[in-house]
Amino acid sequence: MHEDVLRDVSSLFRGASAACLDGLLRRTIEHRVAPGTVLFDQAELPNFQIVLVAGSLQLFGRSGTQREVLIEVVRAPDLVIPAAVMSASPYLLQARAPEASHLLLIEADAFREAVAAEPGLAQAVIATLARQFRRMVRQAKSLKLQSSTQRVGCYLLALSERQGTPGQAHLPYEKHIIASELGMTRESFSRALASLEPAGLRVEGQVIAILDRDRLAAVAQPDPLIDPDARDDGPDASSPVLSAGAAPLHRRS
Amino acid sequence: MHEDVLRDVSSLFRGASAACLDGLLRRTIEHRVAPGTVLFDQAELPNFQIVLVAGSLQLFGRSGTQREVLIEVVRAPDLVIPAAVMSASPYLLQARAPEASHLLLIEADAFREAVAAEPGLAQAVIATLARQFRRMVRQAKSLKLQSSTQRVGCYLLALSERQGTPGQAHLPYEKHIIASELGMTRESFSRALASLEPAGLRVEGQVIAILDRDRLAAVAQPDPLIDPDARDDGPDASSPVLSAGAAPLHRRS
DNA sequence: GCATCGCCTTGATGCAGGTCAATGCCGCGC
DNA sequence: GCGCGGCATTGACCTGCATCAAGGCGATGC
Repeated sequence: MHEDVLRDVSSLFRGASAACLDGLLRRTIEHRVAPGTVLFDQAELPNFQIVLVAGSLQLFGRSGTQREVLIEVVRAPDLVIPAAVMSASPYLLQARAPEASHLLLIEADAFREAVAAEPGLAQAVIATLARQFRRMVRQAKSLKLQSSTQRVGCYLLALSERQGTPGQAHLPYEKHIIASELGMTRESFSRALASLEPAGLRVEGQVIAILDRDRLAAVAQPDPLIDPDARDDGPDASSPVLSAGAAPLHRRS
Repeated sequence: MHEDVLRDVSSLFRGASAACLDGLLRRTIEHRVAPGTVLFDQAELPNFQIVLVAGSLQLFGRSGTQREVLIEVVRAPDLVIPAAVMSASPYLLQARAPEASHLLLIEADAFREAVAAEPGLAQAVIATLARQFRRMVRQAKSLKLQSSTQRVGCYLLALSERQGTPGQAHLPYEKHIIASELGMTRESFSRALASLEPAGLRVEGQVIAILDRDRLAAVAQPDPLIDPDARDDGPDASSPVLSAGAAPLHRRS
């Protein structure tokens, strides 16, 4: 696996020395999972630091045997909840792969030791934790400050931007999952979409056409301090913490 | 300030070397603030890593000029949003001191450099970031999975536990602030309290008497993976990440 | 004492969004 | 073709919570 996988995750580990990474890789299991695979459940203690190399993971929160809501989505390349691994605390979420994904499993103890031993790796973990924390803060603000319809509108705006298609947004999952991510029911999500049609929206299955971006923005009132920002969203955003004294591991040829 | 202040925050920095800390302290401003002081506003870039030595800070999220909601409370000793400082990104929240508080202001650049240079300090930052991240995850789960009344009940249960008074909970702030922290209006909070009286609750101003803890728990359905856990809540919780190869900085003379 | 101001509570009302149920659509297997 | 199962939509209904408005209570000042 070595060369190509390392390149894929180099943005995560660019602060770590090659020697350290080699040592870590020896205690690493490469893993490919099919759609629907559950990586771990709520309340379990982390056995591995999972590194998402390709694909994505959905993180669900569950209440009793009742409902189950999407709290967060992890997109490659990223670390999967380093907060649980580093604090050796039970997972608060369940992780499921919505698509075929490619993972590295690093023994939790080995990972913690490597982070303690290798300052560059610690920097990378800090950057990841900080980014993920800020995403959660944005979500909390969104849930407390925006209406359902606003959240839907902002979600679509952000989605189309992330997908590089200003005129449309392709919903990445079933609508009921997106609804739970946005803190509402599928029915409310459906109605919110319908209510946004006057604002220049057309629903065509999983594809939402955005006919008038400005009008949608006027209704949804996106806020740069709430709704996703490129800076916080991708691990490849240029982040000062990574450049501080860290030599790049790989050139992206 | 040196000796006593360092003792107060030793749990945060116990991984850092004395030499490093001394260097950092030279670029540190000690600061005492009166109730109501705003430490920083949303959208500002962090100039300092603020260390909360004594007291507490409320972190508010604001939407336009409209509403303002409490997202998080930081209690001493703790770092104030290291996620913003480490990623050198704009604050997503405003910080206000509800009580007289005691702070250290460490220049942001100096702090980032110290974290990069000092593995023990990096470990401490990781532990703090991980704890704060998990708190936000709990909050998101709470907002999406629990009803208003449940959140109020669980809040009171956790509060009384944290205060060491199983029979009562003393509300730390004005009720409208707690309401916004729980994601509801003051009126709804008031009514939620009233609706819990049949479950053995008595409201006496800022003090809420819990006459029947079991009955309250039956109604509020607290979940250990949602509602505050001692482990994630205090920075003094024994956390593996801190003990990994870290020499204690100060003897507690 | 009284007036005032914050904060809280209570009530009346309305709406957003949840719940329940029926229907539609689509893909899949037979 | 048909039936079936999963998902989405739509409608009817209801409820939880927000909103608006009034009043109470306590602290403070004069």
